[in-house]
Amino acid sequence: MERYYDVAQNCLFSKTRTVSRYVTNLYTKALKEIGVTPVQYSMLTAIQILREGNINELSSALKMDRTTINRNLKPLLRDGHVYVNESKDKRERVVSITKEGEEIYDKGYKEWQKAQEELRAEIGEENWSELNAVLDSVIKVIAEK
Amino acid sequence: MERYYDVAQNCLFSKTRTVSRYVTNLYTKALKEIGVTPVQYSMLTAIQILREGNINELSSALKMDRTTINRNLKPLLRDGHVYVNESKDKRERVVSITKEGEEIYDKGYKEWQKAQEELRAEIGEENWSELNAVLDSVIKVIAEK
DNA sequence: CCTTTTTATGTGTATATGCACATTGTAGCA
DNA sequence: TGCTACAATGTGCATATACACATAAAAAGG
Repeated sequence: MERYYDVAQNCLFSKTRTVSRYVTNLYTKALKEIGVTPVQYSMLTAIQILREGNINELSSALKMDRTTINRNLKPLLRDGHVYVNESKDKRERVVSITKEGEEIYDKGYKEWQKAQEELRAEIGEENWSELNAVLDSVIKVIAEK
Repeated sequence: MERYYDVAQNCLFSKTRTVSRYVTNLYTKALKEIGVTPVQYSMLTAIQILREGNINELSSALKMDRTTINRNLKPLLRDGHVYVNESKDKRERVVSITKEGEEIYDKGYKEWQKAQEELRAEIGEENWSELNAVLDSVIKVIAEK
C-alpha cells in the first residue's frame, strides 16, 4: 500500500510530465492564432539559428530524436514554413526557413512573449527563476552525454 | 536575429519539454522489461490509490485530460492490467486494477526505484532535490486551478 | 411529469515521440 | 578499384496528448 503513495508523491517522471503538459497547453493556446504549435515554433527557432541545418544537426540542437525531427518537419513543410534542399552529400537534406516562415515567426514572437509572461505570473517569480535555473542545469547534464 | 537566441535560451516551454523527453526515455527503458510505459505505470498508481475511480477522478488525480485518460486506458485494458465496471449511474465507468495488474505493479516498483536512482545519479543530488521542490511547488499552483 | 441543463463519456482528427528496421550514399582500406 | 564499414535518412509501429464535436443519462426546475 505504501508504495503507491511513494510513487504518487515522489516520482520525478510524473512531476516532470505533469508540469510539461501544463506548460505545453499554455503555450499552445498562446500560439494557436498564428497557426503553429510550440514544438513547431521551437523548431523554427533552431532552423533560423542554424540557417542551413540537416536533420542530425537539428536533432542535436533540439535534443530531440532524429526521427521525431523528421516527422515534425512535415507540417512545417506542408504549411510552407520551411523548405528542404539537397546537399552535395546526397544522403543529407538541408532544412531552411521560408519567407512565410519568417513572417509567422515574427508574429509568433509576441505571442511567445505573452506566454512566457503568463506562465511567470501563474507560477510566480520565485518558481519561474528556480525552474529556469534547475532546468538549465539539467539540460547541461543532458548536453554533455 | 536576437530574438532567435531569446527564444532558444529563455523559452521555458522548450526547457521543460527537453527535460521531460529525457526523463521519459530514462523511465521508459527502466520499465520496458515489465511491459509498461511510465505513463501507464503512473496511471496504475492512481488506479490503486483510488481503488474504484471513474475517468474524471483519474483525470483529476493525474492532472491529465479526460480524453487522454480514456485513450491511455486502452492498452491497460488490452493487456489485462485493469478492468472497467458499470456504475449505478449508467454514464459512469469505474476503473479498477486486476490481479495481474497488481503483480506487474509490484515487479515494476523495483524498476521504478532504479529509474529514480539512475536519474538522481545522472543529474546530481542538488539538481534532484531542487527539481523535486520546484515541480512540487508548480504542481501545487496547477492543482489550485 | 416534462423540459432544460448539466454531467460523464466516447470519437475524429492532428500533433509529438522514439525504437526497430530498412535504404542509400560516402568514406576507408587493402 | 572493389569491398566493407559507417553515416544520413526514411518508415512501420505503438504510445501520448488534447481540442472539438457528439451522445446518453442524470439532475434541476417549473
